[in-house]
Amino acid sequence: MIKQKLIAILRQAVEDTQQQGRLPLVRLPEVSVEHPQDQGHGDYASSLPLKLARATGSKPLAIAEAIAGAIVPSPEIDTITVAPPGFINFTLKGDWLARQVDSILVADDSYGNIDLGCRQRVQLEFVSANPTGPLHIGHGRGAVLGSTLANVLAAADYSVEREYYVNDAGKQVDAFARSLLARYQQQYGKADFEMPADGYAGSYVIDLARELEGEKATILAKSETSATEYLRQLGLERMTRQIKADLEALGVTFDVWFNEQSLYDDGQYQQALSLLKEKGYIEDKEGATWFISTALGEDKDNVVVRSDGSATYFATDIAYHYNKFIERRFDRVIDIWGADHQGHVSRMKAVVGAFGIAPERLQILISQLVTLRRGEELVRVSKRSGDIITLREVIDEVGADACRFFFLSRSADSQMDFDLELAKQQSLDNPVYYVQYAHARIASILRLAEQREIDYSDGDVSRLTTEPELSLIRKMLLLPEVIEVVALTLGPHRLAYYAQELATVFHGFYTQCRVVSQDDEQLTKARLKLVAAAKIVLAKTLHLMGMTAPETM
RNA sequence: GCGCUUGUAGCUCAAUUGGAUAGAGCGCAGCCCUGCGGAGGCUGAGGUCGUGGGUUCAAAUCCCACCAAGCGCGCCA
Repeated sequence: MIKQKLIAILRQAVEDTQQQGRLPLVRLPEVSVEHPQDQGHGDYASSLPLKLARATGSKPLAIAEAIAGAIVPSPEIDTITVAPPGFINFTLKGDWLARQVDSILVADDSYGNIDLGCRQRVQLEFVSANPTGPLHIGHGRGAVLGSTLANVLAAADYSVEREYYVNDAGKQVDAFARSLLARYQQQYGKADFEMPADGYAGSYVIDLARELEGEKATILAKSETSATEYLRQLGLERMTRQIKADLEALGVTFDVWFNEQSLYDDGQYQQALSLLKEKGYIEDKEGATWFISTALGEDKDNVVVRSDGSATYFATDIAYHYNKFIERRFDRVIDIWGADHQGHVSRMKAVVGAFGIAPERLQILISQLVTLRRGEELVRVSKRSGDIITLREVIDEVGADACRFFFLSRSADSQMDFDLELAKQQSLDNPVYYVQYAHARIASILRLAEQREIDYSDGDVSRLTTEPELSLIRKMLLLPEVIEVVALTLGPHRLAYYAQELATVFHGFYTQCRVVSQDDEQLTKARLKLVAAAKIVLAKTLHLMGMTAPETM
């Protein structure tokens, strides 16, 4: 990555300056370069002299000049200038930029990959919706965030495992099973069978009961208890299958589907609580068992085992994270939760700390609320009360690509309106088509070249010298940096912005530069190489976002 | 009341985590098709960065207070 190279060059220059005695031997702040907003300032800039000014007591401009003077020439750098109040600006060489086209073509779909993660094992747990109902739009946001992050982390050389935690053991599942029995009875047995007060009122429960018509003989013959148990298994199985299918429709798959129940079956639940007890964080009081989170700086303690002996959701989550860190030994764990779990974040980190694991190894991403809108009409989504617009309906209506892009065009921690009208518009209003259109356009150019039997494999990229061409290359070179920043900040929305910028620069190039031309065969070949490289970068970006890169539209 | 998140152009959102004149898309006012896909390109107008203090060479970004919105503060998940 050119950015890293520049940083290394800068660091070397500072050391040389110090050794020559032209700069005091002070501890270096983190050496960094950034992209100036103003193109006139060059491709990269560093404010290092400004940061060194205080520690050294000299004028930033003088420091900048000393460092700039010590930079040894390199094939990448064209000019180095010093600008007030103390910036060092770098401009890249045009012929070096042009040569990167060949590098991208060689790298092909591995272009953009970086070695940030050093094969560290990262677990990404996301969606993990209760298998008591269909997924809604909020789950979709988590699913898209998670799967995109997984793609990016993998491209950044992390060893990634995607996991869905299936809550198949809690009270919610009981309520679901009892609701299902009620609907079943109402349908095929006693019409006046009452829905439980804490039941799931959604019509999908009725649909599910109808789907199980063939089981009538079995179910109606059972006692209420065993019928509930039977429906619990059956309902769980059906719901999980449906959730899996809905996620696949959105292009989201998992490596592991982890069952909550297994935490009990494998003894992890007991082990985790024993460990905390051993460390003095578990106490019995008021008839229940508590996790003493106040001992770790939390506002209040939390119940782990209810007075009736049953485990809370928090207790199994403790066991689950014990499993992640102690049992499976992940280097890092990233959980993606909905905004309604906000309050759970700090105590979960406290738990991890109590295990003796550095809490930073657990990162929790909160995805804020999504409100669904159809033009003016606002629709709030809630699983327990009545009918909902499911994720599946949204995917079917607007398409998986548009759905994914929409979720990715906002950062996770800002609330968003998902406007169905807008997302499905196949027009200028919809950036999805703009980006994919750029890819299809390139594909079309390459088809033309093929038709005319132009072999551009020997194209000479040094013919790429004009501003639109070099701008396109500059933008393509940003992909590794985007991957890096997304991996570091866990903010995949930057990909969506990058995709749009890349498409914009390409369209600009396209209108200014004829690619396949009769009058200059060499230039045609060079430009074919350029667009072929642009296609690789665009496709890579789309694929990281889990979207398709269409050849035609 | 306490905690977390958010507040930036008419609208929807960015801002490389403290850098130079705060940027995109849509919308608005105009302009560009005898060429590879016009689902495109170009120009312009539009900003007290919620408010008020503070920190420093430099603040949308960090600190404090306040205002507004959302979420949470269960022996629900």
